[in-house]
Amino acid sequence: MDKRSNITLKQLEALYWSATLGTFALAAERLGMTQSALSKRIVELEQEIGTPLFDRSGARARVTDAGECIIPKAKQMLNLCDDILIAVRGEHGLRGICRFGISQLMAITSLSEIVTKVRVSHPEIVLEPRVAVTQELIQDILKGETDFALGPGSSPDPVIASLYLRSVKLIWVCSPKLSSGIEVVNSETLQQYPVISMSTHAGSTAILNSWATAKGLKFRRIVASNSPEAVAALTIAGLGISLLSSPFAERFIATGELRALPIDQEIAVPDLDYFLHWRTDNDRILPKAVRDIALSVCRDTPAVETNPREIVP
Amino acid sequence: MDKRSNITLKQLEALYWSATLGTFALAAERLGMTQSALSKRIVELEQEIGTPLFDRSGARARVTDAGECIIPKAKQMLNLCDDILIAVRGEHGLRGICRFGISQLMAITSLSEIVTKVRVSHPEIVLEPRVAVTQELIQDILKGETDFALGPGSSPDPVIASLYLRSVKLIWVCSPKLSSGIEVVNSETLQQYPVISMSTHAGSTAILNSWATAKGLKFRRIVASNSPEAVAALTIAGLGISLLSSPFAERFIATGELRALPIDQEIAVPDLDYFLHWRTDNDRILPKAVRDIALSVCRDTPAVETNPREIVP
DNA sequence: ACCGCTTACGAAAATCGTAACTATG
DNA sequence: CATAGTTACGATTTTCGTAAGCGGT
Repeated sequence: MDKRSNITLKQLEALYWSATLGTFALAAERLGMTQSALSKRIVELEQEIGTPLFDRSGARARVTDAGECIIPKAKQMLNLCDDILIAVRGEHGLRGICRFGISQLMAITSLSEIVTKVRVSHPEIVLEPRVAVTQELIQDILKGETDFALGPGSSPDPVIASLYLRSVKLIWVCSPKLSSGIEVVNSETLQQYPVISMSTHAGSTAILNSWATAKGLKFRRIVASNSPEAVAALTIAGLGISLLSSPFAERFIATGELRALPIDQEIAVPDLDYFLHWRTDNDRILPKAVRDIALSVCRDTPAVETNPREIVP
Repeated sequence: MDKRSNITLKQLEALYWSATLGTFALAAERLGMTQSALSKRIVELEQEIGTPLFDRSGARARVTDAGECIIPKAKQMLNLCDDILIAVRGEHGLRGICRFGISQLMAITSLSEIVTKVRVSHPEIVLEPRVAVTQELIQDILKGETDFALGPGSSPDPVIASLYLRSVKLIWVCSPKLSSGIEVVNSETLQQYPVISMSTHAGSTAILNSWATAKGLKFRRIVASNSPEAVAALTIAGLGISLLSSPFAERFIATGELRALPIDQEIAVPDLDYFLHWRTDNDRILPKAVRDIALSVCRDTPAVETNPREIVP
């Protein structure tokens, strides 16, 4: 008998995602199929090449050395597969799902433009944007659940690359109901009025905390929501003051629901820097294409300018 | 619905072989399946990428520009697939069929060593050596039916690379029954005794003809077989004299069935140069591995020596 | 009329999901 | 005991070969 290799691209894709996501279940979800089916695919591939690719002795399957060895090759093959579609049908040919994380603010300000541009240049790509706070954005990237993220903050993990996008001003706001008693934001104001902030996982909260400790300021946090919409609603209701990103707060200021509070120059809150984050080992073509569009949409400064805030490891 | 690419390695292999062999039927034979099934695979692939890969308007399917464009990528993917097997299981991992052409002489002198070495280092590879004469060897390579060939002569086709292996002496032989009347081979001998030669497609015949015209000699050809064994048998039977490669004739000389005839120095027959021939666009891993072994077995000179007779375009 | 490719259709094989089972922490 | 992975099995889908059909030389 003349047995050919019979390795399948689907098997290699299963390997690729199982390895990057670290879990069969996540990989199966990403590939739109059952754990069971994916498990069998991996077993098939292992039988095909005659070597175990995962070590199942522990709680979760860990990639073996043999697996690590062939993953880059599998990645290359998957990329070449995308290359073929691009070569034949142009950029429009790219087809598949791109999942990315995005902060609430970016979702409001830039998401529609990103989606529009992707729909124009890659009509066959399905986008799955997930709104979340900074820490979740980063973790989702690390777990491979998302291909990239648009959000503030950064990660010390060397596998994550971050590219500076723009700075956003943070402003203190409160309900007009409360505004009569507040002139400027200072230590006294913070003593007097409770602060409504986002959860500790959010980038703006990180700024808030580090700012307070740096300036030696104390404040009362009464709510920590994961949604800026919720924070805005609570602030509008007059429950306290909050530190919101300027573009986000603008909407409410324009309608008169919120009022911007001036702040002492000496205790100025630093700007919130937004970045494009992605895994350096994620060099698949499809996510890169979407990433590039997101970058072109969200990048404040012209691409030629070398920005010192780029922290690509 | 989230349709993924669904391009299959089998489809790409069908494309690859159909393109190189120029015919669906040949490709199907090479891949061990039916024309029908292969045709459908190609159609599947075309539907998958949304572009016709072959132009069926003519008598035979011709590769379109789109096809030419993706073939190198397909080739890369197939190679990476082989790479994976090699990476995981070492060189032993290579699996598949390697078909190559070989001249009768090489088949007698070197084939067993080639097969042995391949079996040792690549136990999973199935070899399909085909004995043929020079012109057929080259044509089989051009048609892609064989991956390489070991034989004399060369081809003007730029797609064929040829690497010098060794020189073989050609000697005139005859049956001992005739030897009484023959002392040396000269123009008189050639007038007197008929010449038994291989078919016009054989390398030794090419040498014989060019030698005769160069020296202004005439001879009577009475048989033109495609088998040196047949030529030897006829010569042993005493039907005439023949020009055989020295290593091949040795066996019969040793048994006394044939006798070597000295020849006038002035009309010496040039040596027959043997080459390893292959298509330069055949860079698949498996045939290259076998080719390298064949080269190491058959190459007379050490690999480090730069041989002026190498004619790799 | 031959050769090369496609289409039709029935049989065989592969793939997938539900669900039950096993093992780890 | 909750999470992660494997196994069993029936249903759907895919793949393949035989045989017939079609078009070009």
